[in-house]
Amino acid sequence: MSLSNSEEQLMQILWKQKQAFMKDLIEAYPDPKPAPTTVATLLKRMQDKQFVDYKQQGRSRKYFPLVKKTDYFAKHVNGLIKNFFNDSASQFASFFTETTDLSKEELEELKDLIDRQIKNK
Amino acid sequence: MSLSNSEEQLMQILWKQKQAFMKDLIEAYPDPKPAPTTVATLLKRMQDKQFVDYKQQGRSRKYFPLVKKTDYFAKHVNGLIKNFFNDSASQFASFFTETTDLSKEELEELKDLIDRQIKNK
DNA sequence: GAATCAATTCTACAAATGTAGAAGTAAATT
DNA sequence: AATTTACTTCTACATTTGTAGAATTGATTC
Repeated sequence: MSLSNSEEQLMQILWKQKQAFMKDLIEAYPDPKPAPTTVATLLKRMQDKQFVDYKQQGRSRKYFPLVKKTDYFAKHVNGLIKNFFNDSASQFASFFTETTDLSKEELEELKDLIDRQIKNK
Repeated sequence: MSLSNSEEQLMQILWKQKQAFMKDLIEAYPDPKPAPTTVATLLKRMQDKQFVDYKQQGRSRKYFPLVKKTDYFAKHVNGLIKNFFNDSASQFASFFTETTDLSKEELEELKDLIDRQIKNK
């Protein structure tokens, strides 16, 4: 089960805050902010999908993510790779470097990073 | 307007075939294949969204993509980058190389590719 | 030319998603 | 204690998505 768009948006906020009460979440929305009930519905659905949980903190709930942003993200990227590049990550990688336009510096940085990875193998 | 999941699946088939009649599309589906009417509905919705068009070819229609797979894909990736990495492609890149596991060969290949890109700047 | 085939259009309907009102509860404030 | 605040639950409803039957049409085969 994966997150819908508006759930994902909320998840972004939660990831950023690490943990938050309703109020904090709503505040973090850009205007026009959704109704509290809307956020509540989303949170409940996200609980059902096992993406968030909460701890009762006094009278209200402190919500927190159950999945790490990077894990969630990795799954996404892998999905994309599977879909668009017949499961070839390297094909994806080359596509990526060609398409997104990185500056020379960024490319150098990336190269170093890859170098380090190579040495790690 | 973007494609829904099942629309995207169909789009994948169409991209692969470059152009196709209903029959070809349905054949390309893994079992259980959808009803022709299902595919027809999807195709019409995709037309509305301007992702496909067709040429009347004799009695039936030859469908073809209006958007290139790479363009579509680039938009996706950029969306992801925006969402997950505050718009920093390089941050994404380093995340990517760390997370997806490329073989040593693939990494070497990628490095060369980046090298060529650097020389191009 | 009757029956079949391939494709299309129209219509429909269940499930998922986006959004929020109404009503309830518990704590904080006046 | 009455009111307000913060939050939650229940319910609801419009829109989008996934899926496909019924009916129609034009071409094809028997």
